[in-house]
Amino acid sequence: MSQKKRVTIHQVAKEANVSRQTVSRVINNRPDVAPETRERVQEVIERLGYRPSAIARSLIQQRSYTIGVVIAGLKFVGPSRTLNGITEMAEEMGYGLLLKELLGFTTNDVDPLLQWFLSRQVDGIIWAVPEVGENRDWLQDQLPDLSVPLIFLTMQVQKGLSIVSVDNYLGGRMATEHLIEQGKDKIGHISGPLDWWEAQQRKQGWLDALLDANLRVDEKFAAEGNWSSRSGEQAFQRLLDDYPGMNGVFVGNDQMALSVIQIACRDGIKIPDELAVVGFDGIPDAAYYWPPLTTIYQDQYKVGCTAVQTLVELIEAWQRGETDLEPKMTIIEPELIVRESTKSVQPAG
Amino acid sequence: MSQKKRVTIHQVAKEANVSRQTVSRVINNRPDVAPETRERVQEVIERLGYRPSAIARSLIQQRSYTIGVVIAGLKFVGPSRTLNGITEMAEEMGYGLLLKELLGFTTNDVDPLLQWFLSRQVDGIIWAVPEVGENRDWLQDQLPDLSVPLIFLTMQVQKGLSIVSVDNYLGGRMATEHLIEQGKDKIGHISGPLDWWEAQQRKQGWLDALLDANLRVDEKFAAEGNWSSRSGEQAFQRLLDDYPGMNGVFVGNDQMALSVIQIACRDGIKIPDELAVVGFDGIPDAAYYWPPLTTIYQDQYKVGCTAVQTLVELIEAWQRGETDLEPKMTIIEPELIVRESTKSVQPAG
DNA sequence: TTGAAAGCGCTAACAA
DNA sequence: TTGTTAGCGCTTTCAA
Repeated sequence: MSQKKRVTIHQVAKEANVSRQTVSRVINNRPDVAPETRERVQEVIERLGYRPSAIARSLIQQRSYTIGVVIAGLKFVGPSRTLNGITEMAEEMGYGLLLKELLGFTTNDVDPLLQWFLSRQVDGIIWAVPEVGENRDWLQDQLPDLSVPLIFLTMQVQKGLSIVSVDNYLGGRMATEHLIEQGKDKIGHISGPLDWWEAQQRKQGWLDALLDANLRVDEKFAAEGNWSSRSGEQAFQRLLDDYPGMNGVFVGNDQMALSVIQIACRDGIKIPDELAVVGFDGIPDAAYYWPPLTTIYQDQYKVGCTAVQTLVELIEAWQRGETDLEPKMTIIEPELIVRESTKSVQPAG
Repeated sequence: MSQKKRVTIHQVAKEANVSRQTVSRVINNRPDVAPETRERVQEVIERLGYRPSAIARSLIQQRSYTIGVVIAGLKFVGPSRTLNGITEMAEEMGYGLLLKELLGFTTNDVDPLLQWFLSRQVDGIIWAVPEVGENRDWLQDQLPDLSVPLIFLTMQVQKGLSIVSVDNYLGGRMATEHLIEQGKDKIGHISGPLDWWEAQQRKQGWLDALLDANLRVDEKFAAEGNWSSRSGEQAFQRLLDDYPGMNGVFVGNDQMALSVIQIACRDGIKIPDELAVVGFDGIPDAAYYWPPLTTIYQDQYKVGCTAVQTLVELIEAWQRGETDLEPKMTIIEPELIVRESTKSVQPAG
């Protein structure tokens, strides 16, 4: 590693006996350069190891081909898969990524963050923080004077906003209806924390499915966890006490479902005959739980990809000067994956 | 959202009746400004909503207070926890993050990546890609003319490089010795892909622990997986065939251990009495497998934190003009977490 | 304590 | 096809 001085366009120009402009034309592949000039300049560029400064370009072009990403809960599986989709699609579309992680989920103090991105000339921002509690309240104040397009992940559809979400309500319904189809009629629910929009939606789906099937519903048939396996354990214990005869349970995520299965295993509750279990998320591990877990798969990777694609469209339009952008919404449908936690394996043929 | 023009230092200066210089002094908190001037300028800054352009600053200061992060395998638990550590520590130390994800693990075509970061004036780079196969070969060519400090994660210690790694060899030994202490004497191993440095190290730890204990060792006692639960399943099947009487197994990661447990559960092999199982990684779920999984915990979050701290030290020194930096190495020790997959639960007191 | 001049590395707009 | 001029938004240097 050495402290070499940057090679600038100026040095290339001098060395090749042309103006900086001409060098600029070469590196930007403009047509209006004589072939022999181009070649000479190219040669000097190679020889000197010249690389244009993206910073200087950003300054003059007032854009950086960079997207700001705000994320939260990177230590969980979901957000990191979303980020995975974001990185891959951004790469494909020729954008770089500036990343910031929020420490909590519920902050409304987003102005410094936004300013930080803007001062770095990001062309757009992906708000990859799920809607929790009042953590969208800042929208009213801050959004109006934001000078780049913004896209939100995992939140309630809202007029004027570009959003990519999974249909959690549908997922909740699918899970519950599947249990009903298996002949279960006493179906409990372990939800995520109910200040989370996703948790609310899934629970509502469960509720409506029960109502539609004319099954008995009671607030005591639902317990609240915090997504962690540990909390799932506690919630399940409560449900076992409060809902005697429960023969099916829809659990808000796979991690909590894992501990449900564990306890059932430990206590000798037969899955799926005595108790059928459906999870949510579709993490790869779920196929290797014992018994393998039926779950609602949500494609978080796709959420990330779609966010980038959509945002880039918005950015392009914005850069073209279209100031009144039509917001774009995408709702991704989840998918039911049936495994042995709800359906006994067929006897081998 | 509106296409408002940026407020510049120039406008603030004009409005406050001072030079741009003075405004610059105010926003940088320089002492040499008269209190009343400072106040007047501050007021104008607030009123106009002026935010300095980090881009312009980076251009003139030749640094950006930004760190470039190269990562791979974001969809796996490990890398995303490392990234989590990186984001939090970077935030704390006042640095931003430019993120790139590598598609594969074994590429040596890193020049474009490096140039991309350098053209954006990153102050340093974190290479958060584990050592796999020959994917460090580029070091010889590229490293010499890199103009910023670089730190590597998860690789063999190498002269002249700054590195943060977990002691995988030690982890392998700890796992195996723990099994031996439980009275197991026929201990198999399911490794990760053996072109991974981490997988090699863990396996070597297993081997050496067996040799030290004078236990029989044979290449057939080890099977190779690819970290996925599915591959663990296959590897375990092979081991069951090839190593009759095996009563302990050290599995290269928790995901593969999960399927080992699952198959054992399914086939009626009693854990831990007939077969004791140790995993590696210490993912939170492992506590909720059935039976709960004994595992070697590696603190990937800490790896990320340490990487940032160390890199920032290097950056500071570098910026001070110290061109011959002493490389810094950190080896993090893993930790044995004992659960019921190796040790029968005590009868309740 | 303040300001003027120069310039970071590049490109847009125009002229030649 | 090429070059000149101006300037993106800021800080450094030096002089006042």
